[in-house]
Amino acid sequence: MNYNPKEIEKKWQKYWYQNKIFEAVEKPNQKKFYGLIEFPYPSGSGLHVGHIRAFTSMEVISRKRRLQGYNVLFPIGYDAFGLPTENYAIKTKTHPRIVTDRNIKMFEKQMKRIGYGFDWDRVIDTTDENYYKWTQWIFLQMFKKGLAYKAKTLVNFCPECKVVLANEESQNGICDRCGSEVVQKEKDVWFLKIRAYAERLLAGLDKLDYPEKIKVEQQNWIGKSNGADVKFTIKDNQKQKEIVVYTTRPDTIFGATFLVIAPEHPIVEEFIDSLENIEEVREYQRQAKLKKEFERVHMSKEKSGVRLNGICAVNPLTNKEIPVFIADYVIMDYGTGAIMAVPAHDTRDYEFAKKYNLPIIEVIKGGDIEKEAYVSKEGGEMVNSGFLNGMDVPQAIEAMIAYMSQKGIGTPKTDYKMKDWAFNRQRYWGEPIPIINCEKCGQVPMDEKDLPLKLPELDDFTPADDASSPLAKVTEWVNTVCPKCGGKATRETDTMPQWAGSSWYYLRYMSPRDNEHAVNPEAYKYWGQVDWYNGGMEHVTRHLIYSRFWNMFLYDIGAVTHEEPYKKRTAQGLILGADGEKMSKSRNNVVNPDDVVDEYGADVLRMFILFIGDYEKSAPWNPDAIKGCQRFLNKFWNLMDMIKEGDTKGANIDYCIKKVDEDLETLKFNTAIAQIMSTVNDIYQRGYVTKEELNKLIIILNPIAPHITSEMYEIVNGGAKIEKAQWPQYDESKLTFDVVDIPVQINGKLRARISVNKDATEQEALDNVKNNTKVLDGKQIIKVIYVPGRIINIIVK
RNA sequence: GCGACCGUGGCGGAAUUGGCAGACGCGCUAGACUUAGAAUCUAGUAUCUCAGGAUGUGGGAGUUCAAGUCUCUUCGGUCGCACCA
Repeated sequence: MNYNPKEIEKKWQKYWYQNKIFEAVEKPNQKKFYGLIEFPYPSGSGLHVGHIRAFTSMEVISRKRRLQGYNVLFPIGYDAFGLPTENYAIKTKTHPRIVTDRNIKMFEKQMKRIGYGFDWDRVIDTTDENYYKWTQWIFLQMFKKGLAYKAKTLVNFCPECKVVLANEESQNGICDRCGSEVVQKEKDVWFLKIRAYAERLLAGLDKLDYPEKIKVEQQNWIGKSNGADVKFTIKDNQKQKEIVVYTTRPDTIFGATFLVIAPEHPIVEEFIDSLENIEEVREYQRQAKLKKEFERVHMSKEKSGVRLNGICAVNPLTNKEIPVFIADYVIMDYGTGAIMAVPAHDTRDYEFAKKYNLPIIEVIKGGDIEKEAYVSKEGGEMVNSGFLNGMDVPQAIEAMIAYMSQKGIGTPKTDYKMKDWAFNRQRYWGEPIPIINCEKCGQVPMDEKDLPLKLPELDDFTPADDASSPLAKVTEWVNTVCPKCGGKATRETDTMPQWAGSSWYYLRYMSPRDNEHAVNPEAYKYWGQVDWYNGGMEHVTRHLIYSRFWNMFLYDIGAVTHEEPYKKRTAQGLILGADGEKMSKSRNNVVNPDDVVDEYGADVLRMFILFIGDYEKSAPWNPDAIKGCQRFLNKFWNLMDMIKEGDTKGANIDYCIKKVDEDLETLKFNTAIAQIMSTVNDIYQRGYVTKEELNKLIIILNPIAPHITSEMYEIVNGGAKIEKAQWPQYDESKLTFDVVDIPVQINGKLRARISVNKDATEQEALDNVKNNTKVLDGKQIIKVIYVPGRIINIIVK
């Protein structure tokens, strides 16, 4: 008998998909498991080995759960709106619909060749009008609750893609998509009030089974800080105005020796006439505006600023007059755009004070302010601080907040780095925003009955140079009537960002064809939360937070009953090219899974991608190492020629089951596979395998290599199908052998080995050493350390 | 700069309540089979060695009967955050 992957794999794929073996049907009496992978963007270049790694983990868990008796939902779909398709459409003058459909077909074909156990009847596509109808519906609900609003702001605009980018899409001033430099532009922008959910998004993390690393990233992204708004007075010769600064260190106010405000802070204009150095101030403002955000951000950069001559501020606690500066290390976007500078206890203020020769007053004892700022928030002792003197920092913070609240000069405030979510793009290939602008009524939501608001047909998808959407050119689509007053009105011409469709797709899988609900309540009641969600680290802030936000919103309006969408999240590492670099077309190191399947078969590919290394770390693709998996599967296949009833000594199947069972649950696929290999090696040593042993091995290997094991199970068991089999149990009492080899150490050095019963007493072990080795001859025993079953260490003289 | 993680053969990587370092696989060496190659199989594969041992998990120190594992220190790498007041 020879193992022929080509034939076997085709046979079983046909069997699985034609018989809908993986169809998920709600069965109220059976325990459910909902496994989710991040649905792919159907790009023209097809499936990548990175996808294989990302998908195969949940594929293995899903197949294992099926064998463990769970009713499994393991769906697949396509996140198909987005720029690459649109850019391709512009270039080739092909409608994005056609491009998308073609790519989806290719992805489906490729994924089926791997043998994935997806439910192919639940496939969703975010660009399908029956899908985006509900994306629009959710947006409308948010609009009605006041969570979607339009505001004029400076936005990050990519002149190349002609599109407004979210902050996260333009980090370091570079467009995420095309790498060109981003410019600032004033525009009307739709926002979703994600900040209103900041606290819940933060608090919710406690209950979730996410790796600590992911929680930390989300916490950083939300960026909570506790502090206070404090009122300072700014004055010139004639007038005085109030300015609010934000600080997390109200305890240090007595040490505030100057004020720093952002160059674009509006108060500058209010005092512009009193400034003695207008020229200098204007020049600094101009420079600051020129600097890109990513330049302003670098701490290594030397501090710079300009004093506003002619005005000063008054410290509300000391009543002393202190100078005011504009400096670009204070940003308008955060807090109030103004700070009180306490050089003795803040590194940045310290640097600035040193450079401009400003007074540094110590208010907390404990550091050496001659050398550097003392920034610790723990302990310390307040000095030079009036009524705070003698307190430690936490006490002082509390006392100062109480004092300021009472005097009306300050109020406690919690701030977040996270901004509201800029929720529109000037592109064609996205969900149209279902809002109508009426001359009389303003922004009017579309009637839900009229959803979906379909994309109009178009020949030219090029965005206009003025940064407006291509949809703006379709006047017959744009011009409409107001749903409220029936008067003349126009549609929103912007579309939603790509993150929209992926923010709720896991819900749609539960009832993908329901025309009455985004998610069918009955289906939701059964499938509920996603039990396990695997995907990339690059999505743990944006996508994961956005979708948690949407789910919380849907929870608030009663559409779902769990506040959190995903119980457990894991993330795979990257697959690098054979050269250790990130796979990319330009480096010419991309591995196409189709080629691997052609040469080795799907089972070998699946097994190798899991065996390649630590699942959560990146690993280079080694084109030679894959042969090891091919050899192993051949060897495994040939076990069928070795079936014989006999003693099961020599190969510990129970231990193997336990190890594989546990390792699969913790994503240690590499060691699970190593254990199966090791056990098979033991069986080859012994020369035969019992049918019972083989069946167990076949079943535990099945999630990883389903084709070969389905075939083997059928052959070994007279035509029986493996999906009816049960995941094997292991016998706790058989995990270790009764007699074990343990090392004998003399003074901590390995000197011999003895064979003893695994729970022999110390005396028995010692006698064994005396009788069977010479290591104690002529030695005087001082101490014996004996760990039964592990080691014996004898200290001698 | 701050935080987290990591550093083990020629390579990918195993090994945690501290208890045989190098599982498993690749590669390599020798042999078998073959006209030859491929495939397969068998044996070997950390280093040094006076063959008794000695050394060895980035470097240095420490705790311990015992350290890849714990502590301190130092060097190198990956990721995240980064003038957030």
